[in-house]
Order: sequence, then C-alpha cells, then structure tokens
Amino acid sequence: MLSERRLEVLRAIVQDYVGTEEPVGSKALTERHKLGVSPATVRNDMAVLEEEGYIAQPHTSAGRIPTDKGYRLFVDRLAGVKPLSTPERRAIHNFLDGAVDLDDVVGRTVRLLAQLTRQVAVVQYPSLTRSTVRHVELLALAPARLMLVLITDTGRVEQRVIDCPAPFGETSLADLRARLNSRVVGRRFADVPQLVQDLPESFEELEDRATVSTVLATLLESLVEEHEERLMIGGTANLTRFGHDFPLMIRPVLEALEEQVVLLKLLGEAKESGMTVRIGHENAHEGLSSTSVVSVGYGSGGEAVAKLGVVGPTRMDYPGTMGAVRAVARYVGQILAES
Amino acid sequence: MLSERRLEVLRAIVQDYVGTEEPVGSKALTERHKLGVSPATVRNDMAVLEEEGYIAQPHTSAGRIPTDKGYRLFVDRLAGVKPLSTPERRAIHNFLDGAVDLDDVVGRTVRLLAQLTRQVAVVQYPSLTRSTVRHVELLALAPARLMLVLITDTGRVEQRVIDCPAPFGETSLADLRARLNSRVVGRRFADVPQLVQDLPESFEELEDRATVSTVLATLLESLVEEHEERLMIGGTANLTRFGHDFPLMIRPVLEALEEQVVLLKLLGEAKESGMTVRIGHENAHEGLSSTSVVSVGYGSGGEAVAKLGVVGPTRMDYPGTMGAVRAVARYVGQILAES
DNA sequence: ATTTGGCACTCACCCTGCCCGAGTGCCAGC
DNA sequence: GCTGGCACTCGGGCAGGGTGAGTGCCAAAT
Repeated sequence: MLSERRLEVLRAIVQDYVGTEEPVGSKALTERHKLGVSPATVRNDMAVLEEEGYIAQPHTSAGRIPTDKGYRLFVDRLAGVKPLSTPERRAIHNFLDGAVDLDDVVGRTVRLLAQLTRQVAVVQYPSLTRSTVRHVELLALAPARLMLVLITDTGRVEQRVIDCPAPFGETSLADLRARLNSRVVGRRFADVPQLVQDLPESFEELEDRATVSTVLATLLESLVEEHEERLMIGGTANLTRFGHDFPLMIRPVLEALEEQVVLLKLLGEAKESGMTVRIGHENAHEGLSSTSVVSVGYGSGGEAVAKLGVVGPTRMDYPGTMGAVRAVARYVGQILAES
Repeated sequence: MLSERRLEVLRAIVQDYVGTEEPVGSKALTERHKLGVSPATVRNDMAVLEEEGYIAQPHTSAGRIPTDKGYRLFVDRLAGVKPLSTPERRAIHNFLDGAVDLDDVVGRTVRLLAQLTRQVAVVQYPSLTRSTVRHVELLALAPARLMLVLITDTGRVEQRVIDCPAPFGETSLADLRARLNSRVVGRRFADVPQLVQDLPESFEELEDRATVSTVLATLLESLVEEHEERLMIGGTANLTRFGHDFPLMIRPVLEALEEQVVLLKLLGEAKESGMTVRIGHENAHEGLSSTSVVSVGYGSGGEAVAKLGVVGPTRMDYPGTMGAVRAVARYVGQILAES
C-alpha cells in the first residue's frame, strides 16, 4: 500500500505532466506543489513509485512520466470529475438547442464535444434495438418493389428497399401496414421479432404470404447488429495536439477511427452504466495503445440508448474531460426525450 | 510559347517529383528519361521554365519542384486521364455491388475512392433539389405533431418533425397526403414550390389551412440549400502520406475537412459537367493551399445529382487520380439508376 | 525509521565546425 | 543552339564538447 504522501506525489506528477507535457523532476515538483518535503524525499518516493510501475523515466537523467498504471490509479483514486463552468454549461445549451433532426443533434453533439475537450469526439447513433418503434411505413415503389421505412422515438429513420417475389396489391399493402403498426408501435425494437412472427400465416393468398415473409425478413435484418450501429466522429484536427511525437501516433489513430467496427467494439466494451475510462494499452486495438477513451451512455429515459465519448492522448486532463463528457451526455439525453 | 522539348522536360520533372517526392536535378532527369540531350541543356531549359514560373527551387543548389502553375500546365496539356486496370475495375464492381441503401452506397464509395487513390475521398449525397420526388409521407406522431418524410428516387430519405398550430384530423391528414403525392411524385424537387403553392386554399376548415401552410413551409424549408447538402469523408489516414512536412500541413487540412461548409463550397465551385482539378492556391480556402482537389459530378441519368472527388497533395499522380475518380463516379451513377 | 543535504554521475540536448555531394550558373568551344 | 568543364553554393550528416536537469546513494540529522 502506498502512503498518503506517495499518492500525493503521483497526483502532482500526473498534473504537472499533463500540463507541461514534459517529464517532471523532483525539484520542479517541490517548487510547484507544497508537498512540505525536500526534493530528496520526493526522489525516494519516486523510486518507490517507479518500482511499483506507476511512473517511468524515458531515459536516465530525465524526469518521470506516468505509466498507464499510474493514470489508472490517478483516475480511480486521486481525481474526481470536474464540473463544468457556467459558461461551458451555457455553451452546451446554446449549441444543442435548435437541432432540427437526429442527424443534426448527433452532428452538433460531436462538434460540441470536440470543442469542449479539444479532442476527438465520437457519438453513436441511438441503437435501434434499444429504441421504441414510433411508426413503420410501407410504400410501393413499383408493383413488386416496396420500401420499408422505420421510425424510432429517438428520431432515427431507417429505410430499405425490398424486392418482392410477387406483386402485392394496394389493399394487401394497406392491410399489412396497419397490422404491422398495430402490433409494434410503442414497443421496443428488441421485442419486434416475436411480435410479428405469425403475421404471414394470417394472410390468405399464398403469394401474399411469401411477400409478407420477405418483408418481415428485411425488417428483422435491418435490426441486426451489423447494420444498426452508426456513429459520427469529429475533431480529428485535435489529433495534432497529441504531443511532440504526434506525427508517429496520428497515423494508426486515424486508421482506427476510420474503422468504425473498431470504435463500435471499443464503445461496446464500455460499461453499460456510468462512465468508462480506458487508458492506453487497456484498449485492445493496437493503434489506440497510446490513447485513452472516455465514454458514457446516454439516453432519453433512464436507460442508455447509445454511447458517446472522446479519444485523446493518455496524457489528457481526465477530470475535465470526464466532466465535459458527462455533461454533454446528460443534455443530449434531455434533448432526445423532448423530441 | 515553350518549345516541345521544354514541355517534355516539365513533364519529366513532374513525373519524377511525384514519384520520388524530392527536388529533381538536371543530371537525374537525363538519366531517367531519354531526352536525348545533355544535363547542361536541361539546365538551360530549367532556367527558362523557372523564369516562366512553372518550376522553382526550394533553395539554391537544390533540384527543381513544380509550382502550382507547372502542375496546371501538366494537367491541361501534358497528361491524359489514365484508364484503370482491369483488376481495379473489378474491385470497383465488387466493392459497390451489394450496397443495401443510400448511406451504404455513399459509405462504400468513400472507402473505395480513398483506397483506390490513397488519398482523402469526399462524396456528396445526391442533392435534393436535383432529385425527383418518389414519395411524400405524413405521419401523426401526436394530435398536433406531424412527421414529414421525403423520399427521393436516389434513395435519399429526409425527415422533419412539425409542430402544428392546431390538431389535424386523420381524414384531413390522409387527404393532404394524397393531394401532396398526386401533385409532386415524379416531379423534380426544384419544381415542388410552384406545384404546392395553392394547396392551403383548397382546404375548407380555417384551422386546417393554417396547418397545411405550416407543413408546406417545413417541406420547402428542408429543400433550402443549407440543410440539403450532406457529405461523407474518408481516408483521412492518407493525409500522413502527404510528404515529409506533413506534420505542418495536416492540421489546416483536417480543419478544412471538418468544416463541411468549406468542402461544399469547394465542390460547388467545380464545373457542372466534366472533371475539375483545382491545384494548390487555386483553392480559395487557406488551409487547402497545398492540396489539389479532383472532383466530378455523378448522377443516375444524364444529369449530375451530386459530386464526388478526392483531396490530396498538389504533388499527386494526376492521371491516375483522375482515372479513378471518373471511373468510380460512373459506376456510382449506374448503381443509383438501378435502385 | 524517516528525512535531508551533499555529491558524483549520466545522459539528452544544443551548439559548433567540418566535410561531402548534389546541383547550379556561367562560359568557352563545338 | 547544344555541350563539357569548372567554380560556387548550400543543405545534411557526423563528430566533439559544454551544459544542465535529474538521478542514485550515502552519511548525518531529526
């Protein structure tokens, strides 16, 4: 167990390093923080901290920098979440109010988060399966060609064109539309499969049954994990703020960000409730091994319908970033609840 | 007027510089290209080319690099469009076939273009005003709350929630929906304003008239330039391929790419038909002054419904890039026509 | 047992001077 | 008008020395 003072030293190291981006030495530490002990004592503490793996020195005769383990301890035990300033809160409101549709909400959120944290922002669209059905629309584009439009309570609209095995009459179509809606509107998407299972059998014409099956198949297919997850990224220009070695780091990070699959997995691994901070190598993906990801779920009601977060250098202002991420997530939740 | 050989020298300089990314000298030129003259002669030609502003030297005692003006001449008169190889063509087909909806088409196109050109790809969604109306849907979310859904022949779906001044009956709604559709389906969006102008008056109830006016106002509003233009960007990781000074250049470029307004203006300035190449400072935007933009319109029929292109360093393989951009645009046009 | 001051040591960093070579401009000759 | 020769320029790479921040260790003080 580390003594109280040693933890204090670690906190000071993290804070200074985050601020200056340079290895911090014993002398500078005692000058900038009132630790009440001499540099020599701090040196001893540092030796212990290094022994335990919380800090490291880039090379002999340099100051120390925190390791991933050091940041982890800092986040877990030494730092809280810094609440936003009033101007910042006001900025959130100003920025997010007045969004006209879901794309707009997500777009504004990404820009806002990137600006507040000066890092890369990632916002996931509300998940289909966790949303509620607001309406299902079926349109005949051609006799044997339908368009299925799904609308959720979070404002998300998903569409898919369906080629039918046989022409489908206007009355049958209206019939199917009505039955579909009466069964699923107001229900959660996750429950849809059971609710519509027996629909085909209730149609008399054999051909209609086939068509109904096809329509349902497409409907269910668009609920499949693969297609349902979308996200938006912004603030990549902030990657240039990464540190002096950013030219080396930026490439793999940009590549990882372009692979939406990677990001989705990343967000998926985060806790369902509460804020998640993944530091450096805790991120499974290779290219993100020198970044930290701060993410949190957001939702219109009590339950999270999706996640948002930021990606930044491990050397980031954790309390401030966590504060911004949490505040934005809360307000986005409100916005969605209102629409 | 430059002699034939001087043009040949310029072409050789551009090709070598694009390949090696290093200033090219007279000796290396004569070795790599069969110009049939000695280095000394080439030096004289280079002096003239520099005089005329087509090439420049980074510093004394270095080779020459093309200027924007030099690239311009190269593109206009010295190089053609390189057709794609058969494997590349096949890759386009494989990649784009099997897209399930418009988002998917655009997403795949961006990735494909980025991969093919190894540069940043930009694809604009089909413009609303230039598309044709396929269907207009009106849903009652609540008594005084409607959702308007627009569907175009290019597969684009746009939705907007409308708060009505007064409740709107189900029959009135069906009535309005039918009338709207009968008037506008199959027509170009650009013509919609005139086609629906007199709709409110045809309703008897005064309250209904007000509601219809509101609905129409929203409908028209969503056709306004500001909202209608969307685009998707990909391949930003390729920015790291920019050159040895990429750390300096990447920041402003990333910032410009995040400002969709900037990009839309950029694409907007391109020619309506045919390929447009904007080189270096020809791009109005500051941050893009060391990039070139190759763009072309694409569309399902004869007319372009939107544009796509790539952003890369001025030092790019113009013939190859132009070939890829053109080929992708053509095939995307086909895909859209089929859906 | 912990803290402290002192001290020798270690490197990264910076500055300097140096050489090398690619590339140039110019000129005289073909 | 082309060519070969020649002197010149200047960026880049390499070696060497000085500087200073920072360390580890030890013996003395608390």
